[in-house]
Amino acid sequence: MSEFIPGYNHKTIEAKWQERWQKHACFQAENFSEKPKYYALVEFPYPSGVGMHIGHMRAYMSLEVISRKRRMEGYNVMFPLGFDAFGLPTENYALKHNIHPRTVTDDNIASFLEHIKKTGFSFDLSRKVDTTDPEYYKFTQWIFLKMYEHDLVYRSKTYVNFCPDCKVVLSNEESQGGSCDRCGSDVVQKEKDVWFLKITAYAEKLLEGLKHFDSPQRIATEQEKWIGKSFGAEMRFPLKDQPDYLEVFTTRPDTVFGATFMVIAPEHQIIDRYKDTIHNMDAIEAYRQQAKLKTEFERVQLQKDKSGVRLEGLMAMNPFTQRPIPIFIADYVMITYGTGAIMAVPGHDQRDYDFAKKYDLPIIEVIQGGDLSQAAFTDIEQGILINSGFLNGLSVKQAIHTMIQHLESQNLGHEKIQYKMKDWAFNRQRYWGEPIPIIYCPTCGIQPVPYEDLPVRLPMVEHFQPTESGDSPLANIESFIHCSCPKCKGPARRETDTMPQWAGSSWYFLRYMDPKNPEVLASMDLLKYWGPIDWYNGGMEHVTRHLIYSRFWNHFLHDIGVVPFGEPYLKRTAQGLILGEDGEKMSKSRGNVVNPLEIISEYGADTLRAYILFIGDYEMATPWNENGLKGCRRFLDKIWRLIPKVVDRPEQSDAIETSVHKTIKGVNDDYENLKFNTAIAKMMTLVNEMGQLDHVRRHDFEVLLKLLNPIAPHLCEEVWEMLAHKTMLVAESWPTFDPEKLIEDQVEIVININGKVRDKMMLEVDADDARVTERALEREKVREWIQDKPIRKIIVVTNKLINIVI
RNA sequence: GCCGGUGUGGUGAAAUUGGUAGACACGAUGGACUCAAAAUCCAUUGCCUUAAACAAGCGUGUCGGUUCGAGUCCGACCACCGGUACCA
Repeated sequence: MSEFIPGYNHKTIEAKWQERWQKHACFQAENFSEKPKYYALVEFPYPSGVGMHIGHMRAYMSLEVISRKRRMEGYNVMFPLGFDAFGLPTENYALKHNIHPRTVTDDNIASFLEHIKKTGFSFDLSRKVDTTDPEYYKFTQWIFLKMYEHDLVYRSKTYVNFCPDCKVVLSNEESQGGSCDRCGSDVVQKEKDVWFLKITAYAEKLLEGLKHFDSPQRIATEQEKWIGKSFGAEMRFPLKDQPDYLEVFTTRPDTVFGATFMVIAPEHQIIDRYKDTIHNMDAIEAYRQQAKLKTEFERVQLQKDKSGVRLEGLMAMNPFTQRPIPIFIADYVMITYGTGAIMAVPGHDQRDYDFAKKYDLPIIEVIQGGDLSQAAFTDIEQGILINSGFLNGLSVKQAIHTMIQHLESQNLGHEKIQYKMKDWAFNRQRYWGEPIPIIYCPTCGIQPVPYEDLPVRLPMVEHFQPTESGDSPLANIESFIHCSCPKCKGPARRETDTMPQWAGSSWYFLRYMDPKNPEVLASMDLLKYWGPIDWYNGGMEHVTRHLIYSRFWNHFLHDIGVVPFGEPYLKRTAQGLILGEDGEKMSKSRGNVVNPLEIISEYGADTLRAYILFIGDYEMATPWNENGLKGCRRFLDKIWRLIPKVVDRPEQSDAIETSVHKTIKGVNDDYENLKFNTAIAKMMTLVNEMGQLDHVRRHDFEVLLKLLNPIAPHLCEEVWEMLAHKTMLVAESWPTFDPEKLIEDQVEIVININGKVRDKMMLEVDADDARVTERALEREKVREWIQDKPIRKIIVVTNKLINIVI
């Protein structure tokens, strides 16, 4: 790795300009400037121990280029960075090495900042935020309390992964394959009280907002699918011989005449309600126990193999056929979706069909068009209702509509819009997170912490090991737990759970606009000036979680009048992964990780920045290849070697004038469209052309420096200074092109014969069809091909080609 | 299974609305410079036939279609990557 590379000295040049930019605060955004504002945002990092990796650099480089370009275009640019520093890896590292997470976090942030500087990023670090700073999480807690005040927070029971041996709650990641990460014993589902944020109340707003969201289709589609809106009906099925009913959600109310049984989730309450009526409770309980033990992993494996148990002694009535139908419990019905109960229509739902075949239940055809001896017929675009009373003869869509009207008029049910998105389980049994600002009083019950008592500080203690009971480590800290009730002033206990990793990142982009404000999360004036975010870039992996969560919080803050805009992001893009040289995802365990600091030391930051952009399509995954790096370094060295050729005299300028203007246009457009790889290729071409000349006109060379500056700013500043400029390149304006200069006077016309290239000729620009034809037919090669065959057709594309069909 | 994406030289990859496939770069080969090497510069570099081409043929995952003309559009399929998971 210590190969000697001649050319410019990147070490001295890069350090020099990094110092100078810092000294002159070149990248500080100015509040209320006269210039138009531009807010470019990248996802803030989790400051892990290894510091910045190649993936971070790629994620930041797009808007780094755009920010530097925007500044030259005359915008007041805010391009901030901060740290999302709460989280499990830090806590685990701290436990293992017996260092406090605060110390670990501070160290990691310091080294990350050092890496940022060494790569020459133009972040405004005077605005940096740290989610673990009490002055920051004070407002994270404040937002939680506001949501509590507006009934968007509730407490409810849910099932969590639990290891009975370790007595600890596990995350999905810690219980993969159904066994505990620590001891290997089987994980069970345990019911637990959980704080929920009612994000489903914002489902419609989040969906609606996507319409005004500038992003590649894949990003909007993923969010749409995550929200998972479906349209249907809720309807009631009476129980036989009981004054009671089962309510189901269905997207196919039209098929109700074909409902021959019902299935409810194992957890459904009706089972306990009728435990004296049901006479096979032993079998039911056994199945419920078994379902509880089933992990996510097993459920996936057993997907096709449906099992269930019939409730003996309890039947439902199909309200339309008036026939009694059996009720089953089966784990293919989820308690968390819809009503936890379904009407099973085996003729027109594949899962119900499989279940009916297994348990030998009747299958009734109510929509004509399929072959029910083979599979359920589920096509909603075609098929006519049969065996369905008043629906007979209707199409599926008509029948759905008619049925819903009927249900509502007869008071049997109603239209229902259902979402797949679930409310957000908002607590974790962990130390290194924001304490949830709630107090339990033995007399007054659950009490929110008064706003003026915020922040509820995380106690800085030495021991924060997880507890045996599965409670948060905070439950062991006496000084934290005990407090007084805000209402009756009597002794009370604090909530000991903390917020999830996603909390602090759900509003950080607002804090950048006013990072030091002690009173409010950000002042209205500054929010109005800077917001919303003009361009947000980040990873695809955050599109469904972080993006949805943060949009939810922002909409809420907008609704309560704290933030002046509903949708926080005007535009969102996502970078592709950089894979290891072996084409696999970079990871420590695979040993294919590339360390940016080593590359910077050997080749320089500018080379690394250029290569990260040149490596391939920015939005797609691509493998790392160290050889490509050398090409980028050679490109920068070539520019360095051009310096002696630079002259003030204008002769020679005509030779590459068109190229210069074309390059300005091409590079400009490519930057805006994230096509950095082709932008660099265009500049390489221009540099190669300049290399052919004896002299390079100063103006042309300076255009090149400006275009390249967003990518290789250190080198460009240095060369700019060598050209006897007193001001910095960061303060220069972005080059423009003259559309007239793009036009060449001669173009190459391709001559096709029967669609195959047979000849080429140079011709003046915009020659008309007749002239192109005439000149083409004069050509010897063309005549040889045609000989005496008749010409059937001639197609001319101006300035491009002529196709002669014979 | 479903949804999304991708498939182009030895390699990373380019290619406005269908209009010269392989830009740019890496690597490789030959040459110049050098005592030599590195660096730099020049030339060649999709495959095949050929002594060589100024020549012909083939070529963008597979098969078929539309068109004067298809990497690009349409239909069927295959492979890989990512997301998701019994959502009624």
